[in-house]
Amino acid sequence: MATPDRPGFALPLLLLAGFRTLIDDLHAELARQGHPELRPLHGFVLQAVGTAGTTASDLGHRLGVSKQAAGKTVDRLVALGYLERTDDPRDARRKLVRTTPRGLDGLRRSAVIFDDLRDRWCATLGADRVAALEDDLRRVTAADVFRLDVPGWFGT
Amino acid sequence: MATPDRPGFALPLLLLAGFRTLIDDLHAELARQGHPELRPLHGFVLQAVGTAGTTASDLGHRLGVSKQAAGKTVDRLVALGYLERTDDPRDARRKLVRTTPRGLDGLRRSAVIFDDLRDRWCATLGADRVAALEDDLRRVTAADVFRLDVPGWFGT
DNA sequence: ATACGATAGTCAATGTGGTTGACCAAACCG
DNA sequence: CGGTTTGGTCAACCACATTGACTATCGTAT
Repeated sequence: MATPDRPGFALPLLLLAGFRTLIDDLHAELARQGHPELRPLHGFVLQAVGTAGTTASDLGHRLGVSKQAAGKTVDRLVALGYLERTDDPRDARRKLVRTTPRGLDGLRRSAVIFDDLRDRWCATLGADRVAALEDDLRRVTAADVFRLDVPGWFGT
Repeated sequence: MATPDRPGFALPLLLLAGFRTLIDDLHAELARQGHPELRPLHGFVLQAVGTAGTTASDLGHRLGVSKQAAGKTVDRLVALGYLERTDDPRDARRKLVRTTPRGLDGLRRSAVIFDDLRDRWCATLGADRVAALEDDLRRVTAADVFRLDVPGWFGT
């Protein structure tokens, strides 16, 4: 039986209420620092490629999407100058995907910006809210998210 | 100055590593119970509409997207029988969006499925991991997510 | 009363990110 | 050698989002 394109592994996320605005701020600052083309997903992709390089299929596995989707995203990042493709001398089927110097620059700037914004974000979060995280995790329902009048649904 | 379509409010999410697989399981079960068309986003939308009803513009504000995007999503859910549109007798510009009985059925089934899966998911999470959430929140970096070799980026 | 500005909804064009299915070439293995 | 995986790509399609332009309606201040 042929191996399916998609693994039983989902992209690891750690998003809290309000986290998305933090990420929006990060990309606004990133655009100011010379990376206006870098979109949210691209961070995951550059990170998943890493400095060691990888292939489109493996990238798909790491990100939990099909190899075709990974290939198209690599196409875009190659066009933007963040990734590059080279042939694998040991396997003519494979094409190695590597981060370019521009890609590394984007990663490093993101790191600095993220650290700064995260600190400010945590400061505004409130210690009691953070302490309540464990309970939230076990009891999250729609009422915790939207506080509306239909009980129990968590949207997804 | 005209009010822009998009507010400074982002869709509230509470997603942890692995949470997406939980949501996938929820929709698989939902499909088995007669709602195969219901997609992840639709849960948020039905929840945001609630039993009181709303309008496309307000829905966009609640979900943090443009009124056009909200309108198109409502179109799809109307076509699927989960929402319905009626005229507002007090304002000829507005069209009230309300949840249909089928929509409510989907919400209620989702609630039951979610509660069951959440319990099972929490059981497999490990108490120590849950207890470490507060620290994770303050120290999350790329290394916590991908554990690769480029420091500090959190993908988004 | 009217004229203006804000609001509600829609249409069109476009971009991004994802899917399936089909296909080919290279590699692996009995 | 021959059959089966595997890696990559192409094509068609779908879901969800954007911006810009446009119409109709409402509210309000002159």
